[in-house]
Amino acid sequence: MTAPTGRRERKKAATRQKIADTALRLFLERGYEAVGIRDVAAEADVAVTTLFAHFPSKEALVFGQDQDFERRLTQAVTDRAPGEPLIPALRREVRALVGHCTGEGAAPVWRMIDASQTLLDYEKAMRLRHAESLAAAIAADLGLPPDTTACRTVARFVIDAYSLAREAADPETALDEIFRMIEAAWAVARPSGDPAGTTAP
Amino acid sequence: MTAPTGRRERKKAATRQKIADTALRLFLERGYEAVGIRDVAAEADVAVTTLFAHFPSKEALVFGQDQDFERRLTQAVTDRAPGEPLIPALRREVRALVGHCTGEGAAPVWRMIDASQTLLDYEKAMRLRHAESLAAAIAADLGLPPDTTACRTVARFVIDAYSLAREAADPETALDEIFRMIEAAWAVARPSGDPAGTTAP
DNA sequence: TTCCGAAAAGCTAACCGGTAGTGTTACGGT
DNA sequence: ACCGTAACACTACCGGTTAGCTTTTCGGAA
Repeated sequence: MTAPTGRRERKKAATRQKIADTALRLFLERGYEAVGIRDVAAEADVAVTTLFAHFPSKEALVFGQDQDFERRLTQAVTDRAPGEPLIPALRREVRALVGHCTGEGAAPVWRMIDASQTLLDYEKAMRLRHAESLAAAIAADLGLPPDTTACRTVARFVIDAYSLAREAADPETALDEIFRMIEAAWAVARPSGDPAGTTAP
Repeated sequence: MTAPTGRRERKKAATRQKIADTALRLFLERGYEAVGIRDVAAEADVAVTTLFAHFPSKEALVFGQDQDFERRLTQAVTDRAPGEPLIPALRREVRALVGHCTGEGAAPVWRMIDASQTLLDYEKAMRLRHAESLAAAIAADLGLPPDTTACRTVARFVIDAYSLAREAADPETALDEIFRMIEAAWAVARPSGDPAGTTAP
């Protein structure tokens, strides 16, 4: 059990990948709601229980590969250049994340997601969970208790920015406007001191 | 079909009320997850299909009576005293709504809700839908197109304020802080002109 | 008053996402 | 060579939700 580096892990990863790929293909072909779990399992040639051993829910088949989001946001806080102000760093990362969705070959997937209320709700709930991590990261970065109101608030606002920009007709402009608002909100929220510049370039 | 004013309507309302009351009682007695739809239907002496004719989902049995929320927020915008600035009006209403949850005899219900991830997720999704109505009301009040970014953004922020304050240890203080942030955000967001004062008393 | 149409409520039977319980296989480490 | 365990499979089941169809109940026109 010390270093399980071998065929077993590869097989497991392969099964997981096959399930995810099959699911996404079927969902795109026939629509998310029109495809049942049993369809996916059969097409991927695994048992239903196996599918649920890899993914906790049907929705996770779509969003499962997306642990990045949370990590990238928290890293945007923790790994930013020393002395760089917080909000612009987040702004840059959110811009990248939004661009990653709206552009590229991801369009059909997002069209599918936008067509399913179930998936949209799941995504929003997920993002709210991400907001809690982000709030914790921000609080830690400032040496504050993790449930500080200002940090939790600004984290929510940042998640809102992502969500709203993704829906906007012109994501870039929307993002600019929303982050101007967040910047102002953060400026008056700062609990104590001014450790890292309030103004944006 | 011209003026259906009679016993039929009363009976329907009574059935709905009986279902809601029964459901809430059972949920409080045994816990939300521990009570099945079939239990509620049997105890209310109606068929399962009848139950679903009145409520679109199990969660709606808990939140169904809560159309107020949306209405009160939008009315806080539309019915405010002429010349009264927007944000303080919303602040007052949100404060009242939060107080309505944290205080009063509503405590057991909210303890039940907080104990169920399903209900919490449902509530958040519902609030996000409310944010859209609020955004529309704000935009209309300012004579702007309903999908204006600034309006949608501030509406989200207001919903966040409600949500965060409800979770906070000290809701009053949290609300003060969050609304200071919203006030600042709104001040820099205003698209064109200044039809109704930026500053709060 | 009587009868008709429609709304409300009911019953049956299922669908679908998800889980429990119980093996069975195949791999990794000893 | 062998044992422990992780991955997978199979069956049966649960709980929320819906479809299809019948029965009851009321409102209003004839």
